[in-house]
Parts: sequence; structure tokens; C-alpha cells
Amino acid sequence: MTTETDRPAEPERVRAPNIRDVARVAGVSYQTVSRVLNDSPSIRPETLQRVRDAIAELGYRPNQAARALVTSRSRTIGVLGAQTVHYGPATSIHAIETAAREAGYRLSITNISSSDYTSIKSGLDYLMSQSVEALIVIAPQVRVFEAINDLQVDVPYVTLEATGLGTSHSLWVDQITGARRATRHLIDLGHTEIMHISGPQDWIEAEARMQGFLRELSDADLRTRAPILGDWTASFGYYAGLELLRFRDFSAVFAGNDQMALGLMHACRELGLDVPGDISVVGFDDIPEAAHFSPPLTTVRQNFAEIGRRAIELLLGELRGETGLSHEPVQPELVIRESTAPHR
Amino acid sequence: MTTETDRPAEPERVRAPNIRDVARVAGVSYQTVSRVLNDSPSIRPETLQRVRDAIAELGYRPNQAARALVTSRSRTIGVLGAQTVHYGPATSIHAIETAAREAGYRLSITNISSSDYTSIKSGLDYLMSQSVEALIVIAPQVRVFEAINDLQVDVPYVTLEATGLGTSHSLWVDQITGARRATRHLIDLGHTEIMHISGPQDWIEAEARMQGFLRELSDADLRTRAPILGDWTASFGYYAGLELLRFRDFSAVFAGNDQMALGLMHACRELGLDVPGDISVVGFDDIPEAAHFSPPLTTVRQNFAEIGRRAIELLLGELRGETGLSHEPVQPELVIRESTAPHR
DNA sequence: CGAACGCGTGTGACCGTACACATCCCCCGC
DNA sequence: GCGGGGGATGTGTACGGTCACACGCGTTCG
Repeated sequence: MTTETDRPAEPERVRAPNIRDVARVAGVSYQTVSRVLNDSPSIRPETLQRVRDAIAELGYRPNQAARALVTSRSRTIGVLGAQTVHYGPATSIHAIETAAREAGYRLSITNISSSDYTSIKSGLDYLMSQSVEALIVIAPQVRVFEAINDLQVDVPYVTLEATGLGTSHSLWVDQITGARRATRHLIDLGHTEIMHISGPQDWIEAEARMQGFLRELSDADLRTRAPILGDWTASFGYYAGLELLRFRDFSAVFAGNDQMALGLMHACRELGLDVPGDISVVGFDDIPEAAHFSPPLTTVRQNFAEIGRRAIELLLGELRGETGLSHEPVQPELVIRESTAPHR
Repeated sequence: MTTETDRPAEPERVRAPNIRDVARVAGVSYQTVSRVLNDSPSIRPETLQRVRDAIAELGYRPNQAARALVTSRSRTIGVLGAQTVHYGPATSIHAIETAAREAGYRLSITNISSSDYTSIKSGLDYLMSQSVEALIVIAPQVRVFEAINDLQVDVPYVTLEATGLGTSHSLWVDQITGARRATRHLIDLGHTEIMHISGPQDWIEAEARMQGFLRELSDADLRTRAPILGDWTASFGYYAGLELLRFRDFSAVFAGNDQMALGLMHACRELGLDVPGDISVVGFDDIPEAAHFSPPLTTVRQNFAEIGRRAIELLLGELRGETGLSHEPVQPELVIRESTAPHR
């Protein structure tokens, strides 16, 4: 029957049904169908039903592109991310997605591969050409701000921000205080020689945590030493630990995140050192696994879900034209477990 | 000057520049601008430059919606995810994003909040209305297949699949073999009483790993016992461990993922049991932290990045009309560390 | 008893772009 | 000198919706 040749008239790809097809089947005008889609109040129940039936019969799906074109409302929020494999960003994005969905918005996510300017710009460019209605920047690189200015981003945006510079576009996650609390905890336990393994330099979070660490130390008149710049991974923590522990001129370590703390504790174990007996360790983030490390890790909990929700809240508020929205910082919380003990 | 009132003619929101604006500035027709955007070969270098300058001057950005509307090509691949906070899915998505970007595609991701049918359907519905050109399903729920059929998805799609049923739309990640290898390893070490802590029942991965476990056990004529159904979390592993270890009628545990293995080892530690001395533990996934657990975890490595790449490769091939693409399974690999030892 | 009004529905224009086709111009060869 | 061809550019139309407005109809009110 259906031979491969001799069938030039075969409809190559059946066009998806559109609003007029629905209208024809329902016996109404296309405008009425449009009204049904936008649930306009003034439609006779009977007509409504006819249109709904037609939609179901044809398997009609409104074309978002067409809709976005005419309304210039895409119902989409852009997310510029980087390293979203990490627990923190991944959790935030998840929370953002959930909050956005509940508000009838969807996400368009793009990651930047490297932290150079062109990469950021192209990511931002893409999002803007999607005509996103708002923008969330999770990419923690400092250069993002320049790019946003250069590209004349004219939609509301929020950057997750850790330094408390407090531009009106930032959701301040007070990592400085978090880091100070972690450091304070070690000081209160009697430690005077404290190391810090930081995250990568171009991450705002890493910078803020380091700041908090240094400030708390200097407030306590303790010797500050140059933090080690890591890459967030457990492996880095491990190798850094092996290196550092050759000297052992410290009794406590504040790691920039839980993974590096884990690696460090691994190194301690391998060198026959007890945590927290010989070395106290504090992490940052409170990833779900941290409570089950050996020993369970004292760390600083960040409420990533809250952060995501707040970001959406802020943006939606701005979209509705509200002003003076709360930019209250999200406060991290110290969770004391078993990886820290009094200095002996 | 600019008083609030008496300015009815003020343009409320400056319309973004379109190709006609660019054309006017460049002194050409809008069609020429369109040609520049789609880098058509027949454009005089001089004209090209003029248009480029105009684009830069106006800060013009092509409108994706309009473009998608007329070409019905969105250059977007839809991803239906669930629980994308987990390491596996998150890593896969990241790899997918990277591979897609290199091929000039972008991602539209939507997560389903629950595993019920309507939720899946609405997620799928959304993606289709975005006119995605292809679809990747990471949501591991079985019901997804029904939904895909019901909604007459007419674009190429791939589901990450673990059972080897081998529909033409699946990328088979051979978790059964992975689980068998893990189990075999324990058997080879002399263990005869082996427990399995599985993932949630409606996850295809969990099901496949359980299958592999049971088959290997029955091939070795060992006693099989009902696996425990967990939720992938370290906490579950911990509490399950506390419960199970009251009896200690087993000497080895195969956990459905690394997190549950971690929790389990925590429970062992707390009860004074040595891993691997008293209990051998194997995980699944090889998350980056697994090498630094206490003890470093023997586990089954899944190459999530490879999986993501392969998914995109498959889809792009199909979009180009290629057939007979390789559906070779992605093979997981056993990584032996220190959480397993011979039965004594 | 006709005007005013509200409800439910239909008509035209437009959103920004790509594609098919028409047009113009210049150069070449007979 | 003129027809033909091809490269560069311009003109109409379609894509699938929404919005402002117009319209017919029945009801209400002055």
C-alpha cells in the first residue's frame, strides 16, 4: 500500500492543530477559543464545553511561541547558573523551580561553561532573547554584574549574593555571619591556631566565607594565616589535608564546604589523627550526608530551599510592581555535631 | 521637566528593537538584516558591516519566540526530570546541557513534583507547548511511558532506562549488570548472607538494581531475602541500619546508592561494628565523596556524563534523520575500595 | 416605546521573523 | 548591442496567537 515512492502528495509532517482548527470543530470563532484558553469569564458554559471537547478531540496544545510573541510575556524566568552540579546551587534551583511552577512560571536554565566574560554574556544573551520576564543569577562570578550592565538587562533580576553589598538586585545570603559563627565556635572551644580551606577565588561565596573567617579571627586577636584556595571537592580537601598535616601547627580547620571537610577528615584518619580529638573540623552547607560522616560534621546550615523561594518571591513582587520588598538576609545557622571538641 | 502627569504620550515601555528598526538604521531592507542573522552567503561585506553596526548600536537581540513561531524550530530540547537534586540526575542534566549547547541547542527543564499521572502529563504538556524539538526523560517513573503515548509525543525522545527492555527510545544504562557485579563481588569474598537496601519502588533504577541483586544471588544458589525499600537518603540508610543490625543475621549489604551506604556505615560505627571487618558494604553511583568516606566505599561507578552525552547524540542523530543509531548500553564499573573484605 | 446597557461572540490588525519569489543591476559572451 | 545569467537586495505572505473594537441580541429603565 504505502510504497516509499509515488507519494508526493503525502503530508510530510501533519501540521499541529491551531486555534482555528479548534474553532471549526467546535463551531465557534477562533476568538472564542482564545477566550476559553485565557479563561475569560464571559463564556456560556455550553460553549465552553464544546470548545473543551474540541480541544481534547484534536489534542490541541497552545503554541507558546505565538503566545509569547504577541503578549511579550513568556511566563518564563531565566536562570543563569554555573557549576549547578554542586549541592547548593542544585538545591536552590530545585526550590526556584518549585516556587516558580506554583506561581505559573517556568524556568529556562543555562549554564556558563567558563567564567570568562564572553561566556557569561552569551548565556545572558540567550536568556534575554528567550524574552524571559525575570532573571536569577546563581553564577557566583563577580563579572556577571558587568555583563548585566553592559547588556542593558531591562527585566527584574536577582543575584544570590553573599557579601552584603546590598544592591537592590541582590538576595543577601549572609555567609559572612555564617563563617563568623563557625570560626567563633572554634575559638570558643579554645582553639587559637585555625586554618581555613577556602573555595575558588572567583566564587562570591568563597570570598564571603573567607572574609567572615578573617574578621572573626582578627576580632579575637588571633593569628591569621593565608587560607588555602581549594576547588570545593572532597579530593582537594584530602590532598590539602595530607599536605597541611605534615606540620600540624594548627588544631582546627574551617573548611569552605562540607565536601572539603570530608576530604580533610579522610586525610586525618589516614595519618592516624583523631577528629575531633586532635583536630577539630567545621564545614559549610550542611549537605544531607554531613550528619552521617565519621564523625558527624559540625557545619553551617544554609537553607537553600528558602533562598530559592525568596528569590522567586522577590522577582514576582517586582513584576507586580511592588516596591520596597524585603531584602532581609537569609541567615545561616551553626549545626554542632561531633567533629569539633575543646582544644586540649 | 518630566512631570508625572500631562504626559499621556510617554511610551510606557520602550519596545525592544526589531529587525525593521535595525534595517532602518543600517539603511537596508529588513530582509537583508534577516539574512545577516542567518548568515546567508550572499551579502556584500560592506552591507554586512553596516548591519552589524546597527545591531550593536541598537542593542538588538533576535526574538526567539518570533523565530520559533515561523520556523517551528525552537532549538530547544525538553527535559522532564524528577528529583534532580540527586547526584545522578543532576550530573546527567549537566552533561546534557553541555552537549546540547555545543550542538547549538538549549534546554527547557521541568520537574514533576509528584509521580502521579496528571503531574507527569502536565510537565510533558508544558514541554510540548514550548515546541521542543526533542525530549529527554530523566524522570524514572514507570508511568511516564503511558503519558508519552497518550499525549502523542511526535518528537524524538529518549528515556534513561535501566531494565534493558530496549524500546527504540531508550538509552540503556545497564544497571542490572552493575548490581550483579556488586553482588558477585560480595559473593566472591565469601559472603553468603547479603542484604539489599533498595531505592523507592517506582524508580526504574531501583527496580533494576534490585533485579540484578536477586538474579545474581539466585544464580549462586544463595538465600534471597526481601530487600528493604528506602528513599535514597543517608538518613534512611542510617535508621535502616540501626534496625537491621539488631539481628545481624547477615555479613554484607548492597545499598542501592552511596548515600544509603553512608548512612548504613554510620549505624555500624555507632553500634561498634567494623566496616569491613564485621560488615561489608557496597554502594552504587560512585559519587565524588564516596572515595573519602570512612572507610572509602566500594561502589559501582556510573558514568553520568557519558550518559548525558549519549542521550544528546542519539537525539541529534534522529533529528538529522539518521537511523540505526547505537543503543549500546552504558556499562557501570565496579570500583573496589575499602568497605568490603573477605567474610570471616 | 426607544435609548442605554450588558452579555456573548465575531472581525481586523498586529506581534517579529523566515521563506518564496520578484526585482534590480552588473558583467559576460556572442 | 543586446540577451542571459547570477549575485545582491527588496516585497508579499504566513506562522499562531491576543487585543481592541464592533456587533447582535435581550433586558431594563426613563
